[in-house]
Amino acid sequence: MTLELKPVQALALWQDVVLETVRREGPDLSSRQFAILLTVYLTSPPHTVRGLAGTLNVSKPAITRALDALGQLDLLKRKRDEADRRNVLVQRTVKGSVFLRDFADLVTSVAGRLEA
Amino acid sequence: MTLELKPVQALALWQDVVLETVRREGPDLSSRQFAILLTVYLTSPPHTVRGLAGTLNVSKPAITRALDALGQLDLLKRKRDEADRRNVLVQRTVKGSVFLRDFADLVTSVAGRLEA
DNA sequence: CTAGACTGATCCGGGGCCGAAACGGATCTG
DNA sequence: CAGATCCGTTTCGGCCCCGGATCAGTCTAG
Repeated sequence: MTLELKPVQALALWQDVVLETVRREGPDLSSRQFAILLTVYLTSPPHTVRGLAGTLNVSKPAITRALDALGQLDLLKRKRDEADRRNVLVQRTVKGSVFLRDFADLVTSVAGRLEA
Repeated sequence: MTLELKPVQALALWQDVVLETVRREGPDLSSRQFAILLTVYLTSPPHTVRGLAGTLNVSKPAITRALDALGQLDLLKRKRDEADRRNVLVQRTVKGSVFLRDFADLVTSVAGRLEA
């Protein structure tokens, strides 16, 4: 079974969610930052700067800066790879888990109110 | 009938869509710009700067700048209100319609591939 | 006709993000 | 060992966005 979602529903869903996140005076993540956050939490480790840069098709400095911002917000954290100390492993945090769970609840809530 | 969407599905959906839009080297709209675009296309006119500022809970200069950017991309256009020349009416464009239709197709496509 | 209210745009100082290039540290290789 | 290679970070100049204050244009009430 796959999820049935018509184009008009997709736009309405997106509008309600984006509008709500804009209205809330929260962290205000950029698309790249949000993409990194979701990738780290939804795909299996390890996550490195180079790997994320490749996955997002973006330069390495962009990833470094995004990790700075997300780390500042305590949504993500860095950890040296002790096996190969050149690498940096990007890891989850409690606050990040809560943030994404809240976001998921927002989406499901909006979807539930959507006319089919 | 309402749309059933579990939290884990919501996050997976969002990740695939955001990741795809980040990968594509497209216009790269901010959340506010995207919220404005969706609001103008999905809710009934007229749309004014002040009205959008209130809807998004954002300052007027932010709306003006976003309209500059979206107008530059030809996704939206401004038009003086001839009845009350103080107002600026924000209107749709062909390119904007195509852009949102493509985006909606992307979302529905991703949703269709989602495991239920 | 004029004083005031109201519109959207502009000015301003400040801050964030951009990618190419250069950097220092860690690791591999000959 | 020394040189090459790989990693993430930093530097650099440039661009965009931020909101409070202010502006010019428009409308309206008295």
